[in-house]
Amino acid sequence: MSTKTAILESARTLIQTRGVNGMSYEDVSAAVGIRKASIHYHFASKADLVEAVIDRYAERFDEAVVRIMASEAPGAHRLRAFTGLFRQTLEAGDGSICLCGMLAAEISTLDTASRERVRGFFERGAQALASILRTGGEDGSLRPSEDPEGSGLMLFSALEGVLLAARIDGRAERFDELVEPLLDLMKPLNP
Amino acid sequence: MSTKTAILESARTLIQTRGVNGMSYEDVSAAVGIRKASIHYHFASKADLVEAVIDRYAERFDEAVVRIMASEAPGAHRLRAFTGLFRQTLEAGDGSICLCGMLAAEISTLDTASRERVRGFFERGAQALASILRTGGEDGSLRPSEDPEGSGLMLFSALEGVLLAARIDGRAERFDELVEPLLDLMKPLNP
DNA sequence: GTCTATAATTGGATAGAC
DNA sequence: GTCTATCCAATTATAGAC
Repeated sequence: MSTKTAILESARTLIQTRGVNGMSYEDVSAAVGIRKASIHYHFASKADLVEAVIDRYAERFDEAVVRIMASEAPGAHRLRAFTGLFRQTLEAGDGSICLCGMLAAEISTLDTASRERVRGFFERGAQALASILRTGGEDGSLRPSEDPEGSGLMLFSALEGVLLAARIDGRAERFDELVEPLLDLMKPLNP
Repeated sequence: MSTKTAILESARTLIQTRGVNGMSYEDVSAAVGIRKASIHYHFASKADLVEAVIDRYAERFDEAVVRIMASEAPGAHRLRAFTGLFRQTLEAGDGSICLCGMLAAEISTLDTASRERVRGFFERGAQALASILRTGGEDGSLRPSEDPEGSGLMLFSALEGVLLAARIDGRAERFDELVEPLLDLMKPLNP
């Protein structure tokens, strides 16, 4: 793994656990095993580093979403796969939450470029969920939604919140306990 | 308003908008109109200040919850009143989210005392919602819940997430658009 | 109770050697 | 590409005058 990649990975983990304002070049350099001045060679400013971290994270998340959307599975199955993406964050066991969930909390301290990326992350996630809700309503595996767009963003936000709450206790199983009542609500009315 | 109270209020707003790690004694002193050294007279350390801010916030929130619980209104009405508590946060218009939602994101950077307070805030909120779900199921105004405890914590977490997402766009109306699909799911199946 | 002054540390960032 | 050395600003915190 290149140094640049190692910096991105360490910075990502630090932001997901402590937040942007709880992460410093010192922390990153210690994790990577270089001096903090060396980070500036790869990323001129902290804002540049944060933007690159978001891009890398969002790219991988979006790829995982595309894989879910491309499957022929029923909506209910895709919905569970989608919630699995959030669960994975907790499975790292290092106290991570979703990168963009964390950045959404700190959004007023981000520059415009990063803000726009966080906004886009929520928007794309919500749209994917809206699409899942539509197919699930059609194939009968999910409760038909009057407003899939609205429900999609609601669900995405709810998952961010559930991840936040599940981490307080730290256990990944806690996430399951919280997601189950949410998924129950999405089940078809007359199964 | 005493200086001590002014410090608590300014610190609270700053944490709700920028996070603990995005808030400094300098910021607070500028908002209050005193020198930052003076803050130390009232709160020896930043951790002390944060703890006091949480206590003040939680006390008021819990009082509002008690008022909702004491009403004779049907469950559905109480549930909407409860979501209104979250909406109020956004209505300040200064980019605030729930104090403990913000602190839950930054939880790994808090000391044990503050962490425990945040955990308790979520727990009490979840229990209140569980109680609302139970009454709503009984009075027929809400969909009966198999697991009110689990659904209570799920709902509380979801509301924290919805608040986070609604702030990205900034408008309080955005919160309504996001909460509506959530409340729809809680409606009784055969109204 | 609030001030000035200052300590001690850490933050992000740059210059220049290797 | 990474290092040492350094800068400057900001951070939390303390001492002591008023």
